[in-house]
Amino acid sequence: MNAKDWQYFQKLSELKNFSDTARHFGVSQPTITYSLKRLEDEYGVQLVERKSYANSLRLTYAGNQLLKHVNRIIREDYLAKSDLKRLKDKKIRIGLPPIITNYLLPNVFDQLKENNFLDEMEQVVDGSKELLAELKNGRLDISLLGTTRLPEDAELEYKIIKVHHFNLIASKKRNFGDSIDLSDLLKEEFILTDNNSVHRQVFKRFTDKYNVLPNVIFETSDYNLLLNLVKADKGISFIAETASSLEEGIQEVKVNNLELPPFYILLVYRTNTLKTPIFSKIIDIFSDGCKD
Amino acid sequence: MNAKDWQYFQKLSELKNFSDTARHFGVSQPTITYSLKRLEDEYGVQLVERKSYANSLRLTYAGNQLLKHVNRIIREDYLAKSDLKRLKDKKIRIGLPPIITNYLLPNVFDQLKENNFLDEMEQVVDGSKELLAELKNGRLDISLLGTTRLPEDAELEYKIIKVHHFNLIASKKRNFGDSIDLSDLLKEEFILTDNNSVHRQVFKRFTDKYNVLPNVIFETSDYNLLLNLVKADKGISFIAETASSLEEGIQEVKVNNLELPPFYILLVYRTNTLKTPIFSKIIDIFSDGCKD
DNA sequence: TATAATTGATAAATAAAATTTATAAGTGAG
DNA sequence: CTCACTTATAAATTTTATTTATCAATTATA
Repeated sequence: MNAKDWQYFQKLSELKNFSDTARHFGVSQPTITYSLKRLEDEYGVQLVERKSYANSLRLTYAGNQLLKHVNRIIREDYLAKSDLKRLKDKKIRIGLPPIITNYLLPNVFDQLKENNFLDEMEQVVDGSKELLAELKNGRLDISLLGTTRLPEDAELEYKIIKVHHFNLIASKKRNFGDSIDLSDLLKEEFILTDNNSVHRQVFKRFTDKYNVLPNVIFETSDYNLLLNLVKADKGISFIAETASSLEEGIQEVKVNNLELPPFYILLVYRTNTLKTPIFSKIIDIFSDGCKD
Repeated sequence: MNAKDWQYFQKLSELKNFSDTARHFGVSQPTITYSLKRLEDEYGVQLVERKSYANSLRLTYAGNQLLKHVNRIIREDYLAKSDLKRLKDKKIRIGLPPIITNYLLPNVFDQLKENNFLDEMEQVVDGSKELLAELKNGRLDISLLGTTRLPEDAELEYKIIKVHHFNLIASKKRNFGDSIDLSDLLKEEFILTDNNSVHRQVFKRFTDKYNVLPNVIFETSDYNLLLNLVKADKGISFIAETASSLEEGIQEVKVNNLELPPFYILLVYRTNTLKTPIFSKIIDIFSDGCKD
């Protein structure tokens, strides 16, 4: 049996039409008919209901069951191809969320350079959520990630690089004393990251939990702009210490009785990804270089 | 490319010998050589290192990476075949751990009979651990399961049928008063299930937690024997209420300040298993029939 | 309602791919 | 050095996949 038969079957299930499927692959229509027949022989069961000659083709239960497995098989083969392609090119595609990267990269830069890894790493800069999706789809080999929840996914492994905390931050120009109450905090004007970021989601969970409604006057996806606005005392903000710890002109605002989740900085990769020496070395460099 | 090439490659990786691999599949030796060449073409990368002509064949990094994906592909195809086979035979292979089955089956027997499901269910009686392994390997469609921890596995889904508790049990002939202290309990002689059972594992965790060493005088895998021995006051035991609640002549022994985990009775099945009407109906029968 | 257009199935022919046979050439043990 | 064993290759053969041509069933539409 040919591996193509699975591809044909998957497309046929989608298009529900033999001729269109044939056209899609640039083959003749009987090819699809015979291919399906091969599959039905191979699995010993009818996969498609031919009620009427034209129109409205339907998968049998067995066909639907097979489709689920076929989807996985095709996905796995696709992952194999993209993994091998990058292995061949000696490229490691690494996902880099901006805030975390700015924080970590100075610590590991020399090490990466010494090992000649700088050319071998193909960088993809995006948000943590997007990077995680790219990683699962096989378009990344490994990714840095900032998250409050450790991945629970049998397909993924991770290494905790650092555990940070979320902070409320304000300009150094301000004076809040040792700490303030939540009610005082709510009198302030907030400048926040936009809705997609982890920071914002944690902020939302925290406002929900304490049932408060802060005054958000500005949102941005550019966290440097955010920090500069806070420095200039245009408002206060909420962000992981990852972003703010290296900055001058910013202070942490301590709020009484405020509980926030930890912010994990991880390296994430697929379980199935082969740990070549280069791959392992990169993981080592990040985890060693970022120890306290 | 032929699906067989993956099989050949998997076996070649295992046997590390072209001729033996050929013999294993009953084909000629060049078949394996050409098959490998096809794979190397398909994926555009060398998979096997031919250091010397005879002996000691080694996979390249790319070969190792491919092998991981190939293992999944072959497993998935195997799952497809066994799923479809049972769909065709209209058989649902269901795993039944004895204790749970004895407890539940009377409640659902009539319903199963009315729907003519009794013949369609192929029963596999074994311990919860073994059944879970069989389920993952595709040799079962669905299984009843007794466990203290809910499965965390993306490949599996489950439905909680009932939540039971673990009890210390003794013969009705004995009189313990309202409740007793742990120290008094330890003076007793224990008759327990053998090491493989959930009950025994929970018992072990509980003795570890409270750092005590009970006097176990007899072990058995036959829980009816165990209950009969307890009835006859040959010793006391530890088991989920599932086993003992229907029995006469047995009492629960309440121990002060003793915390035990819940005992979940689940129906577990693979995420990829198609939920045919029969399949869904069986799940419904079990969950409806076992409501309090 | 007749007719044209479209659909999927089938047979036979053809093309493509997998496999075998036969053989060569490299390697290691004795 | 020779023998036994390995993998690679070329050519022949077998098997499998695909195409072409065509038919019968079904829809669309005029």
